[in-house]
Amino acid sequence: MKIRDLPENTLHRLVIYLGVLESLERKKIEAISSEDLAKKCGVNPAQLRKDLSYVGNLGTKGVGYSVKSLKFSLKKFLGRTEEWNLILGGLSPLGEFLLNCKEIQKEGFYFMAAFDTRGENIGKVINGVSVYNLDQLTYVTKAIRVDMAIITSEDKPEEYFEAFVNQKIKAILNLSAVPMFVEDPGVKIENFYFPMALTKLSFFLKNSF
Amino acid sequence: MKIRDLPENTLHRLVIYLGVLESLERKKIEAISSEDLAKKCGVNPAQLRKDLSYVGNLGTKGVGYSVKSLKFSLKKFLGRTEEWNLILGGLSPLGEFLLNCKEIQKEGFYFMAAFDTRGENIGKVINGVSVYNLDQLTYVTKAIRVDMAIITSEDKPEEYFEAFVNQKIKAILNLSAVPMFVEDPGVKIENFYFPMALTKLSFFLKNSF
DNA sequence: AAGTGTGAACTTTTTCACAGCT
DNA sequence: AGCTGTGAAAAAGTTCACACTT
Repeated sequence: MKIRDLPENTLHRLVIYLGVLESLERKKIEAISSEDLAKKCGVNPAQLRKDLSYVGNLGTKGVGYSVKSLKFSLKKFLGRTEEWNLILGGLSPLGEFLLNCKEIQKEGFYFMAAFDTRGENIGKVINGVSVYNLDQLTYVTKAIRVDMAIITSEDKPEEYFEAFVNQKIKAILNLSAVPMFVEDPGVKIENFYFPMALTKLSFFLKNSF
Repeated sequence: MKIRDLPENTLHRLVIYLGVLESLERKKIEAISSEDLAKKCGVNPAQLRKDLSYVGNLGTKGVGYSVKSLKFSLKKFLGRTEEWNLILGGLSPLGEFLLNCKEIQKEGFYFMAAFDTRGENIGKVINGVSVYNLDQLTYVTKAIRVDMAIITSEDKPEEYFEAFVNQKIKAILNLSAVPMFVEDPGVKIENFYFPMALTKLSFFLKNSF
């Protein structure tokens, strides 16, 4: 099984399984069947087993899955036993929130630098992270390894996006109002914007009963 | 064409098209072809045209689409010409950020109340929104119309989830670490958690070249 | 001539159902 | 006996290609 052709939806579900397993672990649940786990994850049990089969033979026939070891296998598979260096683009309120966010750090994602283009923000230090001018990006990426970037700019998100892509950053979480994409399959973009998530809900409500 | 069987992926893409169209409008671009818009949205042009065909006949053959009128048609279709009442569950830093978030309000989503279970938070007013004890939920939902709930609790998100579902809230955006689902197709849940979005990126990086 | 809207072909994903292990 | 892992079948989603409109 080639890892590269993991379907996007399967990746999405694997991440969900991991989140649910971590919650089960906190509740001291030690073992679970595909049927029970699938129910908690809102999927069909066969779907869950097929998804897990991309990762390996993780269960015991006739028995089920160990919560702890399944969680670990998923974490490893998803690259979450490693630590990752982040940079932030745009010192908006959301950007400040993320720099102060304990959960992100606790999960092994570390902000190494933040960037802005407004003079009054340059030089600030937020939760130990320095804010640089965006035109210093090249300088900073030479000095430290940067794995991922998060765009939180409200006024000119495209400017940060372009700078990050040019700087050969291969993974970008874009939290601005403007969804962005690249042709290059060697670069991965995730787009998320709160009003867009709410829009899916508004469509649902508008068409309920 | 029955609106109810709009595929989930199509809904997701329609929301993206809307975001990109709004950005084009700000740039004063008045017209666009499916080919150009599709490129900006990271999809195949036929895909884009088929997605839009769920909404209606929105283009002009031989010409293309008017940005302004396509944007309006999408907004209407997605329920975004209406206003929606929100409540918040869990006064975490993320919850406070959202209560203060101008973009959400500007897009027609209004927080009517926030809930928490910790005494020291009850009675606070954040950006004009009062914080109530979760056990007052029934009382509040009797007094005002509640369309959607956003869960931002860090310690016991399930408690808020259960309360909201019991209170017959039909649309929930769950921003906690624990993904949640319901069997009932009359209830729509969106799950999003920052470390999970970053996990998709870490998987990608781990498996690059 | 140019570009939409869409049936038909194709591809991918999901679900079924059962062989096979514990 | 019970539950996983997985080919095969079914369903869903995507892309092609062209008729049709401006």
